[in-house]
Amino acid sequence: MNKLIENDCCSGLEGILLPKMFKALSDPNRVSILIRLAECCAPCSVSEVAECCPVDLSVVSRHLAILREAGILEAQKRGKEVYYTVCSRTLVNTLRRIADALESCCPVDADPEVN
Amino acid sequence: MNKLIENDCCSGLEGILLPKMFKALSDPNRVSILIRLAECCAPCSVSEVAECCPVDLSVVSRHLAILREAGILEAQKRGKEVYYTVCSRTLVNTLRRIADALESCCPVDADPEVN
DNA sequence: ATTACATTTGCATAGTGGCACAAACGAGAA
DNA sequence: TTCTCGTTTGTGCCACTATGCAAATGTAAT
Repeated sequence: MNKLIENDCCSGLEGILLPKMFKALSDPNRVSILIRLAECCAPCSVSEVAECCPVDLSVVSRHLAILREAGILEAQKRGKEVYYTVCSRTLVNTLRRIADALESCCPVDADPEVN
Repeated sequence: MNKLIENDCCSGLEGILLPKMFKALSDPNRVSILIRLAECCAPCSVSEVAECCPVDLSVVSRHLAILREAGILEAQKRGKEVYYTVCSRTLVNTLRRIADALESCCPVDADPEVN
């Protein structure tokens, strides 16, 4: 309880560093799904996405829903199928904003040998 | 099973999109801890960090270990105390690399109305 | 209407995660 | 050494999560 300056430089970090988004990406299968969709570069149906992980189709469906609710994917129904797409703009902007905030806050990695 | 081009544009996405890092940030208390350390801009002891969340000190200690093992924090023992610092450079670089890879892969948000 | 197919949802189960409390560990001070 | 303080670790509990399977829902074609 000496310094604890509580710098406000990382303005808004609380607003962007949302656990919900990270929780969505904390599962290996969900990450595989995201990579699959990113590499595909086009909307993919649930069945197509499911090829990337060794779990039941229903599980993939649930994972897709979690990613969608986290704002990482977008769903679009077309006929019998549901096509999922990566919300890349949102995702990229969020990651960059977090990086910027962290960088402005801890400029030079808060050199461990400061004092 | 028509196109599924499996573009390799997001080169190395599998290498950087590691669930371990996201898992570490998937808990609200751990995010609070990270923000606390980022705002502090200087090494903080476990007890100092613990002021930011309403859980037992032992729990904070475990959270710090998880963040450290994920490469997000760095620990440095000094006397009786252990001081934690944000590995901001690593973290920032990782976030930017993910953003870059995603962007190069899905340039214009993979416009949902393509075909 | 009936059928076929794609996806979602209900349910049960096994595994994981966060938590508090207590005990152990480690390092400096008396 | 003994004491004290800061941190870590062991343990048990409760909640949540991922999973598979089966049933339900929805949609297009016959």
